[in-house]
Amino acid sequence: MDTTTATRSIVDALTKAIVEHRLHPGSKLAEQKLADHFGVSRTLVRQALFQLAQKRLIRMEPARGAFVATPSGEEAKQVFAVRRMLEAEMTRNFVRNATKTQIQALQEHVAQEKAAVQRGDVAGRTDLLGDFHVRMAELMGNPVLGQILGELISRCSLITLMYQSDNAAEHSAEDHSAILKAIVAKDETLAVQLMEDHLSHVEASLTLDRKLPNSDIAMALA
Amino acid sequence: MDTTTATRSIVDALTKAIVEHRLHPGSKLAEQKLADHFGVSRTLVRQALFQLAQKRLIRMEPARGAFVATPSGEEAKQVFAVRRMLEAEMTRNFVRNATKTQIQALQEHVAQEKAAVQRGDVAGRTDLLGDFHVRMAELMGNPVLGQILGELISRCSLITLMYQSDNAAEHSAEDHSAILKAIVAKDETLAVQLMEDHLSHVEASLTLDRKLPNSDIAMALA
DNA sequence: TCTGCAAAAAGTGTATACAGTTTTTGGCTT
DNA sequence: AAGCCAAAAACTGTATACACTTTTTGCAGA
Repeated sequence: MDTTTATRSIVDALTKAIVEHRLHPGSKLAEQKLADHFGVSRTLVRQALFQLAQKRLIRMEPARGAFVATPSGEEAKQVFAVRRMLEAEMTRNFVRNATKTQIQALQEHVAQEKAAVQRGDVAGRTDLLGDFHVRMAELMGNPVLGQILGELISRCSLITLMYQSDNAAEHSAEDHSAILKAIVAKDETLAVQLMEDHLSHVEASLTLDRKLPNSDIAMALA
Repeated sequence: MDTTTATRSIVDALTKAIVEHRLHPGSKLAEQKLADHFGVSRTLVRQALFQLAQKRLIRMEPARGAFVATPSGEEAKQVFAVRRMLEAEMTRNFVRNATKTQIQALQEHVAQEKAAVQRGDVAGRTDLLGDFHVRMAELMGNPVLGQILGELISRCSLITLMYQSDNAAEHSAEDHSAILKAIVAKDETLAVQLMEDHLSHVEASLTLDRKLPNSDIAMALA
């Protein structure tokens, strides 16, 4: 196993744990514990932590260690703003250029989403709902966009956990379905509008102006 | 000096060297040499290299080391596509919300650009031309956008070096000036259009379809 | 019982050591 | 002289060691 793969698998495992909410915002990520868990030295764990810090999923405090990130409401709004910029245009281009096969791929994806929602599979649902957007980016043949969007969506996963007020996110699958319908109908303006509304809707379902518990307190609860 | 700062300064120094074209695409970045140069151990250099790899300014090949990135024409087009998505919307928001002070800040920036162009300061000019876009993002109070855009612009710097066919980039300062004029006039549509044209113009001035020298050869030349 | 402080434990930050791989070197053959 | 192979050198990948910082523990005094 080459070095990139070893570090990569740690990054992936931690990303998954954070995005799936098995590691809560503010949790301490002690290097030696992670090293023991993954059966490697701290060296590789540190490499992984630095990468996660760059992706803003964790933050590192000098001499104090790594903690699962606790994005502020301010930051959350900015992330959503950037997503709207990117995804509105992405949707427009998708309507213009998507092939039948690509649309079909998205349709199957939405079907999976609905199935996950129906059987109450929260983890799977969250995963799929985010993937819808990444998938679209990838289908457009723009991996650069796909990667940026993927990172923004990971951050949204954390944000959603922290600021979620109701389970309005359950409607996302329906939103996706509506967007797709507009895409099939080649209604560019509507599809873009629905995508923007969808993102605004998700953002609005969060209480981003709630004052966060003091970081010291958050740490104490970890 | 805390650890983040040490690694950070190495990242910054290397980024600057790459963006300013003092390190050419394909160049080998040997860890020990860098370590000696910066007066630290390979540990810190490696951390820095991993961060640069994540920013796509270098690529790391297993067991072979780090090399200054050689982005493909495909990738270059994708980077420009994402920039257009982000910067069009950014410009629109800027026209709507910018304060007088912010506009003035941009005007001063453009003045600096013109000065750099006039005195033939190529390095400074390149720097400033990229900074114009980052500055705008920052002025909008969206650091998330600013960071993403900053990274895309760094990549563009590499791309420009690799695919530059003529020195059309010299007109960028004029483009910026025109955009700013539209902003001052609060002409939203025109400003957005000019920004899109500007980016398309820069992209068009590159010969992205040129077949790159084989990577093995590129390596041999390094 | 609660507070404060010092010693101990745990943890991070950097350097170094070492195993395994790749690249270079230098001579040998054709 | 050109090509090829083996030994040497250089380099990467991972683990470990150690200094220094932060956190915890445990005890003494009020």
